[in-house]
Order: sequence, then structure tokens, then C-alpha cells
Amino acid sequence: MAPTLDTIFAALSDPTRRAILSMLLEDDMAVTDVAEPFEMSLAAVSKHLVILANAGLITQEKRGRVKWCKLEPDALREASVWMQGFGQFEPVNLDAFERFLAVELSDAGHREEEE
Amino acid sequence: MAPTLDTIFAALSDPTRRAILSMLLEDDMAVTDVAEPFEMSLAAVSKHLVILANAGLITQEKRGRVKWCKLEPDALREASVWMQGFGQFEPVNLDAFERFLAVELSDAGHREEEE
DNA sequence: GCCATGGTCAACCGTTCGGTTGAGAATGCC
DNA sequence: GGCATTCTCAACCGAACGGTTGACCATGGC
Repeated sequence: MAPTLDTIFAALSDPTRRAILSMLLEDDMAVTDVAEPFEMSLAAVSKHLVILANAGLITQEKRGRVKWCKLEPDALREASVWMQGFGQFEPVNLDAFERFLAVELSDAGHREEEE
Repeated sequence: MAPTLDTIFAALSDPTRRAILSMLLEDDMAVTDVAEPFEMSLAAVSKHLVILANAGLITQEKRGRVKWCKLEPDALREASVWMQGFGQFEPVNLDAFERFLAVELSDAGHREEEE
């Protein structure tokens, strides 16, 4: 499948997949190792990895019986460029990034109601 | 509903909703006017607008019997900041932005197969 | 008051999504 | 060869998604 904005944003919309991307920031990993911290089956994680690969966000390379997963930030750039059109974002704010990453990893989604 | 990375990226994953955002770049619009160019019911577009509003990407304000939709780029900034962690993106490349926007608006998703 | 306009709600429908389980292919080890 | 390890495939399941239609409020114009 070809990466498109559809597939990229859809891939990013799932917290498990974003967590996987965060893990791959540190280093390349085998599928089994990616799956280890998650409370779901290996098959489920394998499917998530396929979705990330179809979106172009990772690549997978098989060496022996181990399949290595590698982050591919270029696809994110495509989506980022699209988003840039909507707000003249100021240059990267790494403080804010770490803040959001922390929220994300410690179970996001629990904020006050709005409207 | 509170905007989260989940809801923001999910909202952005649909081409109709991205097209709506592009339209709202130019000016605020009434729901009926937003719906006009799409080949789907008003109710369907209204649902899309609710999803965009829940993601914090737009706000809706009712004046008289007309409900005005307004782009809210701040939510995009949140997602953008998250993405920045994955690639040290160089400063905005507007040529690339226009290229992708053109692809998007002229019916995206028809590229060659990959792997 | 009456009617047209603007928009949402509720019910429904087919498809996709995120997960499970069980089987099985491919590789590495001894 | 035989067995454990790594990973995918296929079938299934319930929930969510993207759309429809029809009923229905609420507002504005006359």
C-alpha cells in the first residue's frame, strides 16, 4: 500500500501505534521485543506494525528469523508539511514536545470536559 | 469531548475533513455552505464538523439560525509538536506544502503500489 | 400565524477496526 | 532430524465509522 495522508494520520490516531513509534525512536527492535510491553497478543502488535509500515512510518527488514523494525521519520515529514499550512507554527518547542509525550505515555485522554 | 492526539489524528485521517479544513483556511463558513461542494447529505457533513470540533480543530458558533465554523489551528499545533520529536524537520518547506495540498485536493490516494 | 431555511437527532446499514485464537511457515540450534 | 523460536495468516467477534433517510427543532421573513 502506498503511504497517503489518509494512511499516515490513521496510523497515528492509535495510542498503541504512537507508543511503538516512541519506542523505535531509541533503537531498531524485533517484532517480539516491540510486543513485549503491551498487554495484547503478538499477532495484534504484528498487525499494528503492518499498518505503520503501510503508512511508511516504519520499515521492516527480515534478517534470519528476526524481523527488525526501523523508524522512518520521512513519512511524518509529509504529514507535518501538510499541517504547517494551518498555523504558521513557531519553530520546534521541545519543552512542549516532552510535555505531550509524557502525557501520552502515562495514559492520555483524561482531561476535563469541554462544551 | 476533550481533544487528544487520538481524536486529532483520527479527525485528520479523513479526506473530507481535511478538505473542510482547507476550505476554512480561507474564511469562516456556515454549515450549509461547507456542505455544498460535497456529494453527500448535509447530515453527513454536520457529523464531520462535530468530529472536527471534538478534536478542537474548529469551533462552531451559532448566530441566529446559522452556525458558523471557524478554523482553530492551535489543536494542530499540539499534534505538530508531537510529530516534531520524530525527525528534526527542517523549517517549513512551502513548495512541498503546496505540492501535497495539490495532490490532496485533486483526489489523493492514487499512486503506484509499493512493496 | 405561517412557511421556508438551517441544522441536528435517531435509527438504520454495510464496512472497517482492533482485538482474539489456532494453525502453520520459516529459521536457528543441537 | 527434531525441537524451540519468530512471526504471519485466516477466521472470527464486537465496536466504531461513514454514510443514508426521515422526523424534528429553532429561527427569520412576510
